[in-house]
Amino acid sequence: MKVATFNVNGIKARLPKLLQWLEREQPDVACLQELKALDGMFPHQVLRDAGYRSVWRGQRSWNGVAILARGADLVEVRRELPGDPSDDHSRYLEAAVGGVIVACLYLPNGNPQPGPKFNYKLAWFERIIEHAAGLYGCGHPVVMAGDYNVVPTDFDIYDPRSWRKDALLQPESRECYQRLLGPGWIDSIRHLHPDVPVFTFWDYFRKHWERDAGLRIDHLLLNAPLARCLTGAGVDRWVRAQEHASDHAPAWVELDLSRLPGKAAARRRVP
DNA sequence: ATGGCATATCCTATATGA
Repeated sequence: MKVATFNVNGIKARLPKLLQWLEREQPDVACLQELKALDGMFPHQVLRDAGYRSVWRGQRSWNGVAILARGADLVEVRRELPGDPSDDHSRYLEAAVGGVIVACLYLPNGNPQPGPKFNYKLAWFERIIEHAAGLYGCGHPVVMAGDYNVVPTDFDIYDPRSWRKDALLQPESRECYQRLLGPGWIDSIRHLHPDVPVFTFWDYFRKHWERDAGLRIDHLLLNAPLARCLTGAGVDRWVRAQEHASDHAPAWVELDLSRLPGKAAARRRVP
């Protein structure tokens, strides 16, 4: 099973490129962020014609997340992150696909910092830390994928100097990300590629793509059952190289689900 | 401190992103 995450920066503006990527890379599951569209504008029929079922939660102008599944049923588990009923941002979706729990998240950017937006980011982080701790040991294979808006270490950016005051590099943001990983979540791309720079985002400004001046902010985290299945991880950089591209490129993992605990183990857990 | 670019909407202007 190939699971990908892609911040599309506008589903309407990006639809042709999204379809092209789906056709070429054939991910089994795709988590999308920054739809920037109302629910009614989500192109679910076009995606269905391309072979993908969808669950989505849109919002006018900003945010918005979706999970696509190729040729498989998709069961929505939840469409909001617990912990703050007053939070009306569309930033979280959770669904079950082929026995795997897929969480799709769009963590707040947090700029400028300090300020209310950064406080919202940290508060959102506390909520996902709490929820992810429960997901980690829930007994099912879980992948938590999305735009985390955190550069985990200085190795995950081309040059941290001009970004020191940015919310994505703040010690508080990084400390939250480490606490999120705490229960044992595997940061797939860094786990398989510990020694090479990997980027998933390149600013539109100042020829960042042309200079490969990128950041690694889109992550796919795996709990223990899925960590044993991890056989590959990478970034579809060709998507970012195109005209009219999102500022993010899709990141993905390849999972060999035959390595999941067998039915004997499952039977033992069920009375 | 600002701006560079892209996308959105209350679109000849403004908010947001990272």
